[in-house]
Amino acid sequence: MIADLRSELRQRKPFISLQQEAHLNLVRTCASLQDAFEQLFKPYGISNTQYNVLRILRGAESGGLCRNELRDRLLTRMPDVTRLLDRMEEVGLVERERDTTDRRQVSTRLTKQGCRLVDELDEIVQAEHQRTLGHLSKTQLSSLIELLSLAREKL
Amino acid sequence: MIADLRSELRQRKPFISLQQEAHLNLVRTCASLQDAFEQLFKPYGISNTQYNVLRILRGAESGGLCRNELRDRLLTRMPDVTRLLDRMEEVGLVERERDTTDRRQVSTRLTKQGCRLVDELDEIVQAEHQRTLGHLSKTQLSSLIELLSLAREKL
DNA sequence: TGACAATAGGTGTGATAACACGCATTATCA
DNA sequence: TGATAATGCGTGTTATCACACCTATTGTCA
Repeated sequence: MIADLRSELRQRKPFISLQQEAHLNLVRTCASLQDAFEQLFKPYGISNTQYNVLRILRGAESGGLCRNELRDRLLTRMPDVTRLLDRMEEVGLVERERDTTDRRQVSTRLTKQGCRLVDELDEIVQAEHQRTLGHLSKTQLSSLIELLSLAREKL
Repeated sequence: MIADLRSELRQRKPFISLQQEAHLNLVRTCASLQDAFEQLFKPYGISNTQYNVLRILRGAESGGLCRNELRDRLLTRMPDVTRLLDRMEEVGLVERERDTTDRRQVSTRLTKQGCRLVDELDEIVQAEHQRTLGHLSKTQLSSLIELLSLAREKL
């Protein structure tokens, strides 16, 4: 039997709608997942968002991405990417260089150290994915992905 | 056709696993949903977390909840409930009173104003639930809820 | 009962997020 | 080509979060 959210949160009243129940389940699940990965990344001194940046920059190659392009590719809205990158630059994970053709743009790319870190984390991250969601079958995961994509349609 | 996350984020490489794809879909969907409600609550001067507190306190009745009980019922981990409640007290949404039997405890309950606000928001919140997730069928919503509950089993 | 641990809550402080605004560079078009 | 708008990024400031530590009260058990 699967524990439902209402008892998990000791909530007396039922949810006001199925949409609300889905919404709250989503928020709760996401928060727990993010917490798990936050703990995972803590020994490496990075946050979930910073790992996300590392992952995106590694996938981009091609001499890095400019701030706005990076911002648009982030999973979560992040209005202050500048100082997020400032902090990552300070600890040597990324480096920035002003574009020569359009001097407004500053392209950010991984340093060797940043590259090494994100590569090193691959195994650990995948193990955590396995630990947190590995008990779901392929069918269930695919179904979840499809429903979530569908849910985002009006967002 | 449903747009998948990879193209949504202009990601070149495929996901490293189905678990990761599900995880990232979850985070993305949740962030978008939370953003929508953040905008919704902004005119009323409260955050998602504060609305969550209002909702919980209304559901609790019985003279309020103490800080730790409230913390445990929150959807998301929140290490500093004290000052969250400080802020809500300052604008008159909640009030606190030290318990007479166990003087360590401080029970928090809604003020009339807080009560009025959360009641007033019901309609607006439900409309937003409808707008954001109303295009999913009952079967799809139930299926999503079930999969999310299942996903939380190892968290 | 008295020492000690456990519990509930608050506080100090630094890190991060959010928002508005400002500066430099480039694009647009009369 | 020159005025104006648009774009890309940075900065100042306030609010909020996160963590460690502190105080007061209660529970436990020799």
